Amino acid sequence: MNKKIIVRFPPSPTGNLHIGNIRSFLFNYLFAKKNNGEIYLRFEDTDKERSEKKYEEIILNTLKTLGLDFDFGPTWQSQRIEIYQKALEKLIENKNAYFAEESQDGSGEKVIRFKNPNKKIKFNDLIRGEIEIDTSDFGDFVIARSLENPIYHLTVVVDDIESEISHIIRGEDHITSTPRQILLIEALGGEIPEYAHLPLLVGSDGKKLGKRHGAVSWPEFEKDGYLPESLFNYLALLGWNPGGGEEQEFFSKEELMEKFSIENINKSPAKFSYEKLDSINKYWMSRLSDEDYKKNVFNFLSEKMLENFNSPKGQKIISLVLKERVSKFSEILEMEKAGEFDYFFQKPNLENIKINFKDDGDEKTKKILKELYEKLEEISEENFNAKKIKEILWDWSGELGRGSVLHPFRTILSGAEKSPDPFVLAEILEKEETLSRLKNYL
RNA sequence: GACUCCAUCGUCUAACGGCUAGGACAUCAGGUUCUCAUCCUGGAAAUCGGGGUUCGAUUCCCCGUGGAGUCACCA
Repeated sequence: MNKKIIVRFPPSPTGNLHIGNIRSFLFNYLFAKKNNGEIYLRFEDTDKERSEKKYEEIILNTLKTLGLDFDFGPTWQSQRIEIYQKALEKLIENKNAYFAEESQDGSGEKVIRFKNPNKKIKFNDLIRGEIEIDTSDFGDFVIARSLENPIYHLTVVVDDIESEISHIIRGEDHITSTPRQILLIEALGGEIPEYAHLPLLVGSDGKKLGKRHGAVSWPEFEKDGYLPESLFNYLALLGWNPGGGEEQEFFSKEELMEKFSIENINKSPAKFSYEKLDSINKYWMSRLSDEDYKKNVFNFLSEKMLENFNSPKGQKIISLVLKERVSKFSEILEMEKAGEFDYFFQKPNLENIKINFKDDGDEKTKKILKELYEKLEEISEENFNAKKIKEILWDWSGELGRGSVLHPFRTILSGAEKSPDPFVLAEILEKEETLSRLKNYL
């Protein structure tokens, strides 16, 4: 087994890649990287009706932004018609295929059918073990509409043989078509590769993932603010685990490349769930550098808010508020829309808002605020941070009843029922603005 | 319907045939806390059913049940 490992990823450009496809690519990719192999991209565009150039762009783009590179390709099956034609001629000459009844398309041409030897095909699946299927169930299946118009089973097999694919790693939905392809490989005198059929990715209804299951293609995940590393981490865990009782949950792409093995892929379909993805995404977001985090935040803010955020204050909001709250970047736009950033940039409107804590009277509150103001005033501008402010106010507010101090403090700064604690708010607003907001209520 | 694949907490999963079936997400309770979020502690929660094999089955075999996939001149 010192044959070079070569795997392939063969999308048909009839739509964008969905996460099932991406996971297939990922597994092929990881397997290739782990074993010093190569991965090959080819477009299966023999269906002229449905294939479109623009989808090729989109697919290529998706792979690029995800950082999933390939070693050779892409190639296009539509450009290799003569090669398939030769294969067809060879099959016909060897009586492995024949012209059959007229085509349905009204062209008057005859379709080409494979002469099925009607035998049982047994193959070893790296994930499932031995699988045996009686190919006589398929009959003499069609392999081309005409000599110039080959279809799937033929083109796949010809290409896989020619590019010396060693391992075919694909979805479980291809199990039943494997024996047909083996029949063709045998007829063409090719070498039979290893097969590994991945468990399917299913939606919450347990059915094969499709458009009806919500966000399924990368641009949608990107729009929701998920990171590529989160998607990889999550997708890899859907059907694979490091084995050996290891309980690691977070894997970088590099770690996956190192630890991946086909033996640890399991057989049953996995349901896609956003909850776990979110938690993984939050983790990878937290590992982002300030600069990268900021870049992402800026992609999601409205233009107006963007101006506000492009400041030291914005940076503070990111590190003090966003990082502990947000598990995908799109939530930032939601926060903006809900007005959760407004009070950082303009004084809140406190009409009709109760500043006093619970049953506290105006007198008491006013007195507290006055004292609070004085204490804050004594802190130097350089030291005006959450930690220091908390330190100075903590014991004092404890004596008075913390709510009596912190509630009015926080409410005056934010005008909001829910917000980060007043210490953080004060740090973000800085000394001058904090005092200025308090001043109105003394 | 035929053929094929699959079956552990709600979800993703771990467990050379051998401790009270482990972890993560979600959930619930408590703690920290003026609120929200974070954080900490704890709880509930699973081997589809029936037969074998075995001293011993989550694990191996058979049957059943359930779910899924494929049955195109799509890929």
